[in-house]
Amino acid sequence: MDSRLLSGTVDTLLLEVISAGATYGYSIAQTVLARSRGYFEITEGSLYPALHRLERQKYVESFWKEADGRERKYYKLTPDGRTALAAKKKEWRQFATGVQGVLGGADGVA
Amino acid sequence: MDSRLLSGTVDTLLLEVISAGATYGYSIAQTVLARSRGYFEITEGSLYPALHRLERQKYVESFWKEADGRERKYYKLTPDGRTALAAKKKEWRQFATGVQGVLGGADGVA
DNA sequence: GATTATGCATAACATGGCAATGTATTCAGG
DNA sequence: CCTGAATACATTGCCATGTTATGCATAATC
Repeated sequence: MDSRLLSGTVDTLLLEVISAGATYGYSIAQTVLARSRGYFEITEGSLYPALHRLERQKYVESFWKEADGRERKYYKLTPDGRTALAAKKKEWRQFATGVQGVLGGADGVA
Repeated sequence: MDSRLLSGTVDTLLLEVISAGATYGYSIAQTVLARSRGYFEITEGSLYPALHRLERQKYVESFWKEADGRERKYYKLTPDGRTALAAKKKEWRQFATGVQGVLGGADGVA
């Protein structure tokens, strides 16, 4: 896949996964991979910076927690994050509709 | 709109517009704007570099031509460009499906 | 005559995904 | 037991690409 396509979408995907309940980086990447049918391999180099970014923006909060004999850094959505996710999902739909309009046909309606 | 979303999609949009017949930069941008219902404002800073990029990749060929008392630089698709466009459109569909899979629901099928 | 639209182009800047690297633990196989 | 793979977090440097700003030129509009 052309990695450029993911630009600007990763944050939305991460927020969406986290919105289902507190979870941690590695698991988030696995979930995204599975739900995209193996299509989106979010590597560490984009995963962790993205999570830190979301935390700086106060869209998520992190806390270390032990589970299965392992220390993991969990992330949970903040109210701001929930608002941002809704906005981003809406933006995605508009974006996809726009692309569809250009690619789909001359009249803008696929 | 979050400009990051467009990253990696601009080339595809330009190729699609050019695929309908030789046309020039300014007009391409207007067409994309219209077909996306005013959503995608491809500014000069991304438009012209993108066109030059596509030409370097041999996806389009350019030629100056006078029309309406104006010199314009026209671009037309090459056979390679047509192949690339088809691949990019397919990639876009897979990408959109992937995002839908993550955003749409837990089972990956929206 | 000034502003807007048309038309091409480039430079500096910021963003963000990727590969590579580093560290550490757990678990399965030989 | 020991080696490798999977799990888990993190950072650095690279690179591609979109944006803003700037520059130049002509045509149309007010």
